[in-house]
Amino acid sequence: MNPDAYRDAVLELVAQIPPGRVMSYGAIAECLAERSGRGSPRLIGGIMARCNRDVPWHRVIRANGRPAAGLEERALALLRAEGTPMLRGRVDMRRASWAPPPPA
DNA sequence: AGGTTGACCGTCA
DNA sequence: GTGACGGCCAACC
Repeated sequence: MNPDAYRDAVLELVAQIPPGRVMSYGAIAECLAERSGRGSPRLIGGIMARCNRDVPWHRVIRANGRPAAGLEERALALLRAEGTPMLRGRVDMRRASWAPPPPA
């Protein structure tokens, strides 16, 4: 899988995250690692940082339940607006964490 | 070509 | 709860 396709796969996956749910960078990395052999949270972060497209970027947050560094304000507003489960000012990962449906 | 940086993560103290 | 370290992989000097 070439890097281009990988980037697309990441964006595609992000686009599938339903409102009110989130995915951590690491979760995305692991999920794609299974199919592409590649994956690291940093890589996802890098891709997201450069590819500002029509994707719900705010649904991709850190593993500790806080939104991406520097985007906390904007992301938090969007997350709150779509009813993402929060807990003590952070996203409640236990409830909000989402994973793609298994391939049929 | 080599070093640094980044929308990061898990582990250990 | 916090802080330090190593690992990660592409982009960017």
